[in-house]
Amino acid sequence: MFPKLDPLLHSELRLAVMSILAGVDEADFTYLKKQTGATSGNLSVQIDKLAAAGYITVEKGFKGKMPRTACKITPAGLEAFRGYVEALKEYLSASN
Amino acid sequence: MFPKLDPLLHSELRLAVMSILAGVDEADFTYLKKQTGATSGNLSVQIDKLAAAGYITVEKGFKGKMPRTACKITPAGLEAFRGYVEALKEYLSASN
DNA sequence: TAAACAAGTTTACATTATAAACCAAATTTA
DNA sequence: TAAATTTGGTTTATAATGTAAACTTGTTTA
Repeated sequence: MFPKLDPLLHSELRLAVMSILAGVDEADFTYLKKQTGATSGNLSVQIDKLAAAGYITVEKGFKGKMPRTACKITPAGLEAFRGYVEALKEYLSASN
Repeated sequence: MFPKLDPLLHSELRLAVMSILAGVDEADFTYLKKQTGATSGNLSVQIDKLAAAGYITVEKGFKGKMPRTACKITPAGLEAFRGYVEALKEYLSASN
């Protein structure tokens, strides 16, 4: 009845990040920070976890002279995200 | 863009419990345990938290000679649940 | 060149979730 | 009727998590 929710996605900030990345080609650290309102520290940690799980890829480069970190969702990440959404629906609709 | 998710509801087990309670008049401990597949300890703790927040009421009595704990969602709990669902939708639909 | 800023990372702490151990009463079994 | 099992939980201990604060490295500005 209640499917297990992927703990990696069941986190406010990581879910927000994945939700953003699911809709764009790529997004850099600063953009994600602005959109989510997260602190740099928290965002950095959560991005690491998503990357470690293979849900996103992280590319470090430079934009002019300033460092820039670009994040992109992977196929596995997209699939996990969709699965999470489906699972959640089971929870939210149980009351019907 | 991303509303804060009520941390009390953003928990797999508590969400399952609330989801069940949102759909029935009341449910007892054993029923909740069966439906969620949770361990007694975990369920006991999470029920306490929901009760402490005023999201549910817990009534202890007896069914014959055996103890029985009945849980019921409160109006505040129902409102919080609905609010959580709405907030979640913002997350899940951000990619559109 | 000193101060402020940008873009992160590391670390430390507090909160949470969860399972394991425990308990009391009732019921079943030998 | 004594022992074992089941029911219906609670308490406690531990591991995992989330988060903020402090720090780092390099750049821009006054």
